[in-house]
Amino acid sequence: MEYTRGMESAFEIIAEPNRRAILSLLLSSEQSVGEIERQLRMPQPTVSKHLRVLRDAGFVESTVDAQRRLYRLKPEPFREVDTWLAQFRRFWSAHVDALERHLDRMDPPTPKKSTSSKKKASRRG
Amino acid sequence: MEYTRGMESAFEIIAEPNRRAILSLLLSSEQSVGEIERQLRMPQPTVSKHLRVLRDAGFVESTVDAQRRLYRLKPEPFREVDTWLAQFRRFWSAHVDALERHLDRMDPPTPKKSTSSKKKASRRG
DNA sequence: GGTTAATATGCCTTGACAGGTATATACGCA
DNA sequence: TGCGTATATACCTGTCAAGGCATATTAACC
Repeated sequence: MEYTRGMESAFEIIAEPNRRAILSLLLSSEQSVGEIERQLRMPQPTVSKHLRVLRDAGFVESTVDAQRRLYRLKPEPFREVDTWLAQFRRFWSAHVDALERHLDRMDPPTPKKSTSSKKKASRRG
Repeated sequence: MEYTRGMESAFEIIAEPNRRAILSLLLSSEQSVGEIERQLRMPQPTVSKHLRVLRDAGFVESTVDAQRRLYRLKPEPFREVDTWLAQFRRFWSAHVDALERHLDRMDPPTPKKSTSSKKKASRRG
């Protein structure tokens, strides 16, 4: 066994693109190492190593199925990230509003003379 | 001038703890380099370098105030992170529910032989 | 123009991490 | 027991980023 790595923050874990890919893949359902390997076209040791990191960080857990190991997501670390992100949400939604007001002012109201009624709804869907 | 770094993903940017600290600090209001330096007790070049990375990644912008530069947050990259995280939100809130049901089942109904009535309400309430 | 304050940048060193390849371990089965 | 499959781990190596320190830049003010 190795010496235990120092509890890396969830942020460092998801900084790695391949790990994000693995996590997204596990979103559909639990997967074996081999399935991940094939779908993401990564060498098997690479997959195993990333899974190890993900497991140590609590992003995934595994169960044994014969020679296979099935990996599935665990929610906690995602919440940690989300919690941090939450502080900024207030800030950036304020900016969305400002942007929308700005766009509304810019908005070409279908080339007619009518400055037309306040378009309010249905920006971006 | 240096050669431009290759557009690192927002995830790599926020992987660095000092950068997260700077971002959180800027949440209250815009700050000069010196103010950040003092509040976070970092050497000035360290602060400047992190701010450079943050600016290149679009997390902050700056304006000039005499010899000072005032840095403030920009929302876009946060949304990028949030968008990625969103896929998992459905998943982890499902788990909150599952956990709660689980705990309800586990709940020691005050040690009696009775398998006793299903306690339902007031978990974490 | 010289001096001081505020900030940016360059250079260097160091450590961490990801990938590659080989190998070990564990399981199932004949 | 021996073999094939599935997965984990060890070792090596290249790369890259962060920090320390010195220095360049820019502005204000005398």
